[in-house]
Amino acid sequence: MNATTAKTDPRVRRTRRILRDALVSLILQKDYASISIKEITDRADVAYITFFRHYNSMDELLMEVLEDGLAELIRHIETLAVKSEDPALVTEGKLIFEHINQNSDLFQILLKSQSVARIRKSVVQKIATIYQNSCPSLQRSKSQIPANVAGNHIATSLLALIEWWLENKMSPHPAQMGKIYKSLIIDATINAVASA
Amino acid sequence: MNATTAKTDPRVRRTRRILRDALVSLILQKDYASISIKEITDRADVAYITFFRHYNSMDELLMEVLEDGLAELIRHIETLAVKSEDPALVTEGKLIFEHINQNSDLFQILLKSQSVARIRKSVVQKIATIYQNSCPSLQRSKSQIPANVAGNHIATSLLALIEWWLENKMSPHPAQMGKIYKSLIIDATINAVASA
DNA sequence: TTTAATATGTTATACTGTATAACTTATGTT
DNA sequence: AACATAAGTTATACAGTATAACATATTAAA
Repeated sequence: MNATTAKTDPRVRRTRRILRDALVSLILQKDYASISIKEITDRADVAYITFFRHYNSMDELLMEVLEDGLAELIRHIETLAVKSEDPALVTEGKLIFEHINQNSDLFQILLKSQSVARIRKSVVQKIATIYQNSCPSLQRSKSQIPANVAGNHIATSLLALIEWWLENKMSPHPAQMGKIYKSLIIDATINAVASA
Repeated sequence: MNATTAKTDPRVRRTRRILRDALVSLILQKDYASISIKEITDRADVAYITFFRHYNSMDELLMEVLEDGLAELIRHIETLAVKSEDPALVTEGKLIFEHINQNSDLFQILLKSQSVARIRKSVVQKIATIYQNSCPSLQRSKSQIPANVAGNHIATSLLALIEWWLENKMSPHPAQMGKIYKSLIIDATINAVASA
């Protein structure tokens, strides 16, 4: 039995789940930096020491929360990156924003709360690599703009756009955001790489 | 005598200066989150309590360090935003990157170290407002892309480009970065607003 | 269903970092 | 030289992290 097939003790699963839930609910209420481990264990209604039997730090717990939830976003982006030149992109781009809409708690945690710069950075890196590899229009070696700069530009711009959208209470509809995403980020970057 | 004309005690000026210097040198060496006030006062060679006679928190000290140094960047950007459609922008865009090159310590602190999300956000807001107001091409009301989204896009993209450049050891020369800045960020955004 | 293994709870303790108070010494201003 | 104020010294309170030892509860296996 390896780690993936071994059935973990139901007590362990339960404890880890309620610790994750407690952290999420706290982050949505107050600033991440002001949260203490005791606060988490109090809300989860477990003993203080139990936290350390599962995680070495709050960051480790936060990482677990985010990595689970971001896997799906990455899959959406992979699909979109491949067909970045397809005109049908507009209607599909809204899928990203619909997904964010349905998981806004998670993205508020990633983008709103401070002290997650490290995690955010790894997300940027992942998205940038996806675009750099699966979007041939970014790889024109004659361009003044290197492919990795273009990939980084797309990734950071997308996260910034998501951040702006969340702060704006997700006000333009996902469909409209999909259009903005396509014209302001994807088309604009491809054109810039092609003409510079 | 008001606060601006009153001569502050030279002892106060000296203490605040060496505390700022100590924090800067520490941030460049290690992660901001792992720095303690005692470490700062030790390096500055002042008594622990002296810190609290000048600042209420490390964040307050960091803020002072950053706000001083960022004022000049903002001035550069204001100049550039006005002439954003001028073809001469290319040669002038490099001024931003030359300035960053000469003050790279400061920008590494702003962009590399975690826990300064709040400050970074206010910088983004300031830059976005500058572009939104002094760049008429972003204000076409018929466009699918609102002017504040375009301004935010330019501001966040510029900071992300600076961040990438610092991580890349400032490798393309400022002149080349000025060109990338113009084509990938300014021209691309203006075109997107115009055509969408 | 009894047994063994393991997860969790309780209590105590060491340690680090923040923050302030009281008092003394040093420095700048008049 | 006298006064005001900044900075140093020492002591203390407090919050949060982290671990240890032991008791209790829950799960899995016989």
